[in-house]
Amino acid sequence: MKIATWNINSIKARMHALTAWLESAKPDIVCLQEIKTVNEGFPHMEIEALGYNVAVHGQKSYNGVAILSKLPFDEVNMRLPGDDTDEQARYIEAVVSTDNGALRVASIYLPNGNPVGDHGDSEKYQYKLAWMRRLRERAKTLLTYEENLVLTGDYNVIPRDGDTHNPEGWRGDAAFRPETHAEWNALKFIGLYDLFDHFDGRDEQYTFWDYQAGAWQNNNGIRIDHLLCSAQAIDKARGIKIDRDVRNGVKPSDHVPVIGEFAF
DNA sequence: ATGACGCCCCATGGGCGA
Repeated sequence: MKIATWNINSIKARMHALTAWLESAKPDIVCLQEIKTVNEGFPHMEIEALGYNVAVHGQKSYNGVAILSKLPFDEVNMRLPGDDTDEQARYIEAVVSTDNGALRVASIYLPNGNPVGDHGDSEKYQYKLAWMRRLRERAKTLLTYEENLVLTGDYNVIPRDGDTHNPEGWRGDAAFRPETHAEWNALKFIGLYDLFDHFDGRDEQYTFWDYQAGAWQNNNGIRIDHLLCSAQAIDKARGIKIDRDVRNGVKPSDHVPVIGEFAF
């Protein structure tokens, strides 16, 4: 089974690229981020016509996440627990049944967090850190279920120097600050396995290139789209692929798909 | 130091992204 994550930067602007990619890559489950539409604006019919069930947590103009699945959903949960005042659509979770038991997948659009403010005390950066703590609490709960669990999406976290073309240029950024790395490590320490580290781990394997200043042509990228797995899921994992060529397409997203292969 | 690019919207420029 192929489980993919892709920040598509608007579902409406990216339908041509999405449908072409679904037909060529043939993923079984796709976690989308930044769909940038309310649920009513999501192209349900076109996606369902390609053989996918659709679960959407939309929002007007910004954010928005969705899960596409060839298998029917047994359960869908939206919103990350821990802050009832949080209106941003950044989390959706779904359960499907496989021959190897329940599989739970979450599509995550972790807050960017910039600008961080003079001492990392901006509202946006504190929201990011709080959101990461909430994600860790949710993940702790989910791990007690002992299921095949894949938490994937745009984490807006650059794990290491080798995950950016220009480490010094990113040092103070919300994706690269020590507090962010501490939360990232804390999330993994509860018992989640990074699929990229498990099978690849090389430097310069980017998943995002800015639209500006020839970032793609200069390979000035960062790796911020990740798949984190429970022990049960990593045991059945078979590989990971960053679908880099998608960035060469017509009107591409600034992110490319990342695909995990599993023996579910 | 800034802007560059692309997306959104009760638009025609400002907010946001990373």
